[in-house]
Amino acid sequence: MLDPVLLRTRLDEVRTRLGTRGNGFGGDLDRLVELDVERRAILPVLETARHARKDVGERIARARRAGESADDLVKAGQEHAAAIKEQETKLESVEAERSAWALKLPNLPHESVPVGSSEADNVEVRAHGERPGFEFEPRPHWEIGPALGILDFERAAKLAGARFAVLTGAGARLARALINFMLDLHTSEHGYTEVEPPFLASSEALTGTGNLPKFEADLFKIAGQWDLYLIPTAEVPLCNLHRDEILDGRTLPVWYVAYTPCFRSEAGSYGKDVRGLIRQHQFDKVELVAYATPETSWDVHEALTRHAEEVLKRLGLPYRTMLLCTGDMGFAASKTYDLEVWLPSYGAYREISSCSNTEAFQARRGGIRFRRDGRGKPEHAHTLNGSGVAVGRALVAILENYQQRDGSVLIPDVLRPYMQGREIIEPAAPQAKR
RNA sequence: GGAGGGAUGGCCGAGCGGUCGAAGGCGGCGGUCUUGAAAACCGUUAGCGGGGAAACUCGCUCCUGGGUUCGAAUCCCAGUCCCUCCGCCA
Repeated sequence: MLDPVLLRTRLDEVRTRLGTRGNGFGGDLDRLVELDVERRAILPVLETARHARKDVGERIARARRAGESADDLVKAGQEHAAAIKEQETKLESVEAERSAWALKLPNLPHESVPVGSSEADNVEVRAHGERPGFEFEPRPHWEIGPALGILDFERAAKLAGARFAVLTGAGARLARALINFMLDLHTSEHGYTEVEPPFLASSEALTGTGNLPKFEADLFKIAGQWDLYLIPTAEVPLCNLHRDEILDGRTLPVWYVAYTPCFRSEAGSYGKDVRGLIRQHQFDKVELVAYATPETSWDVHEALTRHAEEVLKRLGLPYRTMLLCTGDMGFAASKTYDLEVWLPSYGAYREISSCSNTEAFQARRGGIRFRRDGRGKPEHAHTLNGSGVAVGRALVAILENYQQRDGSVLIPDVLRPYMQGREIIEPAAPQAKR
């Protein structure tokens, strides 16, 4: 949600800055402002009427105590009550429409974000690592994995359909190794507090992060009389941890890390990344979330991005850090860095992490505030999130970047302690074939 | 799944439908006393939104949302969450 004061006082600037966003905001800004004006016109009238009612009520009480008749006063009270009802009804409908619009407005891009219309306008900030030079034709992970007997799409289809995968043996172990490696790195070296949240979230929680009301189609909703959805990312539970709370500013920033599975309907992505693990309905992710004061949030953003990068560095995966342009940013983000890992099968870098500062956008929706020095007026906190990193895509990157001519895959050094010292994944002895 | 009990300020806890935004206690803050501290005593202490330079003032807020009423912390309905017992269960 945008700052309503900004909308009131600097409408043209807001309009211009929102206009640089990709899919636009699809809302009528003028209507929103109009509704805000209407709302603020109704309020004084309503409050005056309420005051009058209260006053009459007190006089009735006094009259009754004195044993006098209060019939006239009761009559006046009835009139006030009717007037209040009328104003309340008006306010309710105006407010309903106003907040519906307000919740669909995306965040304002930060000044440092390059204006652009698509990912082609994103800016490379830095790159790290050497792309592997193969002396053979590298294969894509959807061939490497099944050949090693650690990745199975066909059996997954029996269980749940397309866009699901089964990991077995060293594959499952590798995923678990990645999760543990990332959690260990972030908790013991980067100072994050580990969280294991629910994997389902309420509509209220999803509204706080900005997934609802606009992007319901991207979510899996639980059937029946449940107001619950499968989480599309641990950002949702982590950013709602302190919803409707007032934090002590002296404790900020606070850092959380969680491993969770993530669930996405991938509506509208038919024909995109249909092969392999890149785009699945369910995938594992280690997520980083921070709560910060407005003065520190940009430093925190840089730090959080570096924390995600550190994962790729230690895994020895070549990556680059991209500053997303206005047209390619997500709904809630004010500024986003994407980390892109090199995938030989695509001959390209693919997103493996996305690190955003939403400033007060989510905090305003979710009522996340803090008090400086634990005292004074509450202010909205800033929230930040980033993948640290996507497990499925990391696994893909390892299979493809560490593949050998004979089809085996080397295990990155940092993961070996998590793989019982194992250094390489080779085809398993033939097991029960289909 | 069944049967009960509960939700009030930072915390605990009282509250006949009528100056109740709410007794009392704890905690916090200020003070008296003291060389200093403790104890004791006195005073003070909810949040949010609007108006005002300020003193101050108006509205909302006793889990949430409806309802009854001139008037609701208090009565009615629905829901949420917590607790106890029974059943089931990793």
